[in-house]
Amino acid sequence: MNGHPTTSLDDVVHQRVRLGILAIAKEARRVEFTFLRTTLGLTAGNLSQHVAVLEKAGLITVEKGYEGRRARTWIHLTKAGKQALLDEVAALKALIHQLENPPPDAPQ
Amino acid sequence: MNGHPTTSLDDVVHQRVRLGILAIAKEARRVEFTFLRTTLGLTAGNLSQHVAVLEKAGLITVEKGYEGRRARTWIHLTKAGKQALLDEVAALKALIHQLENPPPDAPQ
DNA sequence: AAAAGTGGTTTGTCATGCAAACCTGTCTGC
DNA sequence: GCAGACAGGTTTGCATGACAAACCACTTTT
Repeated sequence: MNGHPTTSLDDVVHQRVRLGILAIAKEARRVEFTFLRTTLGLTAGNLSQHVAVLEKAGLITVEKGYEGRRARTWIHLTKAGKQALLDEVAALKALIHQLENPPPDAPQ
Repeated sequence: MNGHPTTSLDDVVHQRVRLGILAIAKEARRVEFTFLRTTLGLTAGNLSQHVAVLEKAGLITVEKGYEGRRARTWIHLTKAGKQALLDEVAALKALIHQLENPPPDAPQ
């Protein structure tokens, strides 16, 4: 908890696209790959890679199956993923707080 | 303002180290290179590169001079830099708000 | 005047982000 | 029933990015 608030940000989580994935995944038990793709405005290739990074980091799990005859991929947030998201939010809040409550030694 | 909050994040600003630089630079009229280096826990080479990115983006200016006989480099936040930081914070707040006030259709 | 320190920049390397190309299977028209 | 369009992703290729090591210029110490 020492140093600047930004030093406690995790590079895996603190990334525009992945932060979006985690945030959306938190809202429901599972999220469709395609929903993420359109909501975040990504190409499938790009999303596929970010999903792989998050899965490798243990922050999400990936479920493959069928909806009728159509192949589907669903994303689930893990416990670790939920915690990582909370940590990120805590760090961001600390940063925002510091920005909005500057220490009184700022010379203009 | 459509899409997910994360889609309005700027990749130049939304980066751990650069966010730290901008946040610190906002606190004072100018900041020493070395202060940034130690506060953010970076190597000089790494910081030098991030400073170059921010300068090229017009978010900071770089002042070189002497303090006594010692070479010094100072960083100043520009108007655009201040605005970019405000935009980032606004987007982060929107994200945090959404995470803490989930829409009521979440099926557990 | 050699050595150690200060203050950074440039270089080299590996990781990352991204879209194009590709692959597997499905539906539709003919 | 099979050619072509479509759905749903994955893999590949490339350009950029992040990082530390090596380096450069100058200063202070011994």
